[in-house]
Amino acid sequence: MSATIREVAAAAGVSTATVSRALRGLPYVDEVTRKRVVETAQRLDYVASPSASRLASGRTGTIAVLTPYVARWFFATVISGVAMALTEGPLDLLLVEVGNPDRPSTVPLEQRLRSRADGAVVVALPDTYPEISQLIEHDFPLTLVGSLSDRVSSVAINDAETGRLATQHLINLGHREIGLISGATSDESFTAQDDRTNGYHDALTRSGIPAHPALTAYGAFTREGGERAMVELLSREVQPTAVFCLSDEMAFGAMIAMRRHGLTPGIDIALVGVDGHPQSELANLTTVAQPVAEMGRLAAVALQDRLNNAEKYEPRQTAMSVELVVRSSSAPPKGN
Amino acid sequence: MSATIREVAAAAGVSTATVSRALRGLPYVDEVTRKRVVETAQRLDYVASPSASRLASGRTGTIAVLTPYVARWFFATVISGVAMALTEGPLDLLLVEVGNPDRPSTVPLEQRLRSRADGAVVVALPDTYPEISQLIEHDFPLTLVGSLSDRVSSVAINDAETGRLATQHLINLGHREIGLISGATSDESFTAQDDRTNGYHDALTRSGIPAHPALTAYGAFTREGGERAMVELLSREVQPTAVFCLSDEMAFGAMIAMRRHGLTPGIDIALVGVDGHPQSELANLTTVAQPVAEMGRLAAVALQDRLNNAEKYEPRQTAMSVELVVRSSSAPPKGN
DNA sequence: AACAATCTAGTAAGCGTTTGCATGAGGGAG
DNA sequence: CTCCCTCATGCAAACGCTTACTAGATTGTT
Repeated sequence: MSATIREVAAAAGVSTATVSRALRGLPYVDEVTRKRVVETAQRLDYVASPSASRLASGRTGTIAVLTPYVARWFFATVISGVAMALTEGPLDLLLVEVGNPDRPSTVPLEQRLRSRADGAVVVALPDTYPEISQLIEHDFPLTLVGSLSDRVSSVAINDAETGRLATQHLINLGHREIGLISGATSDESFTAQDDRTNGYHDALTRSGIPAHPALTAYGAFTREGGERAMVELLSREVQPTAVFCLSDEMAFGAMIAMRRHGLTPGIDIALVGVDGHPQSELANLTTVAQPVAEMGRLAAVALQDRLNNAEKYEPRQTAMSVELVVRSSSAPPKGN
Repeated sequence: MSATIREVAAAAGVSTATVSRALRGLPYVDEVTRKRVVETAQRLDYVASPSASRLASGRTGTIAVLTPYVARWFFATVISGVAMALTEGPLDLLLVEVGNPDRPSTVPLEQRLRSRADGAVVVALPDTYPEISQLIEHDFPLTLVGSLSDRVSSVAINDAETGRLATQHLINLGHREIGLISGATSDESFTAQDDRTNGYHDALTRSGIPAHPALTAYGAFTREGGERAMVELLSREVQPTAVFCLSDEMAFGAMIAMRRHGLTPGIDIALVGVDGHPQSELANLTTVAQPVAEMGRLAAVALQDRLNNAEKYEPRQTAMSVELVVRSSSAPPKGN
């Protein structure tokens, strides 16, 4: 099919070594020679075989994105951010599903990555997640997005602050019975959950509002989960006048549940979510928005940085700032 | 780092050739020997180097997903379907953005793929799209999802039928002034658009309803596009009592525009979308749902099929059936 | 003018597999 | 007992690059 480096070398009247150097822009190649080589390569439609150069150089020219899901908004958006950062370079993007409870993988992650990628961007998994932790110990270049780490570079929002912000907003509106809709009871594979919850409690405490356990309900971090959790909440003795949902998608589910019960968000119960999901506008959902795509992009940039600097590299935490977007799903409690 | 095949061979007391055969399950290896080799490999934590085997075998063990966008729901969902099909095998998934008007790529697609992937699943691009067409001509194994083709295998819904179905639904409700919200005026890189539009016209014709050009508005195939188009529509002389939006996301945009004008979907103007977007439930949007993830999965399976059968392979078109999901965004016109 | 430093380019040894070919060992058929 | 065929394995040549290392040619220094 494609021409080989030897043919280019022959056609250009140089050695393969020179072709290799010329085409990769390495020094010690006369500009005249380089030009001739480049032209010859172009004429022969030559492109270096990735497999061959990978084998010879030991570098794969690939970065992996490790993510539990690919279709959910947050994850898909991070991935697109990473893709954005890579379009400018020559790096390939390998997509790997990791940590999806519904689809456990048989092959150890490290094997799936070894000699397949030079590094990886990890989405929403903490550095304590077993397979991730293992990679870090083996010094596999990693960057996290969605959770912070002091072992590798990471970019995320301040989740505790986010929880505080959302809750404080509800408190400011005059709410006292503020519920919480969270993911699984305690999911170690997604720390944002605990942090946001802490922020919630923190805000309550600061305002001297006792946290009522009956105001917290757990579901999955999905629309369905939020729906179930809200149904649960509505069946309890104590009723919240406002609910903080740990993600917009869960808030959407909560909205569906409310509607089924004849309740209106912002009138019967105030709702706040987290994410800045594109649909939050149509749903009139108040949300704490985070710059998701940008976070993915930054993580990819940080990873490339790490790959280029090799030695003198320091893990860096990047905290993105969030923005409370107020919409009609959050309003003062009925009485007021 | 990892052990090499030579070390395994030495440790197991066989040649590298035997190790290679044994580990890949090839015939002509004694079961006893195979077992010994497998155990040795496991003990040494050996995994064949992808670069090396790719170079030697000429196969990359990778399939690419060619998509204009990665974060938009439809695309992300197709990708996850492909990923689903691949988790069972040893294939890698290479993500490549192609045909995104906002991010033109400098490197010719063929070069980006050559010796990088054994085949590709193309999302929502027709076989007439220049770069895709070129790949087909070069016999690069391809499978399309979202548009049909007789040159390569493809899986898609019947878009004309979809347009007809949606429009007929509105007609059945008693509407006569049925508007259309479409993407760009004529986007050759997304045939579904034209087909759905044809279905729309077809349904009108069959019912003897004259198609009024002033009832059609163009935007992008996005929420913002739908919003703009609806604003446009509302500013026209002739007003529709119902509007068929070529995608759910555009319908969401239309809803936002309507709300801003104090109009309610299903009451002032009926709305129907296409996709079965997860948010359509919350938005109460009537939609023609398509099994997107499944389509991605099938396309991946078809591609693997093609890769395994090499020779005797016939392009196959798979038409998925759609389902009209009626919600409150579509109701009879006011008068009735 | 002699010598060191810097460029430029070539030689060839890998990189770690896969695979065509050769070889030898069994085993059933004649 | 041969002869052939099948099975099991080894040998060694690719696969198409990258990259020490080497060496000659320039250029600069003193």
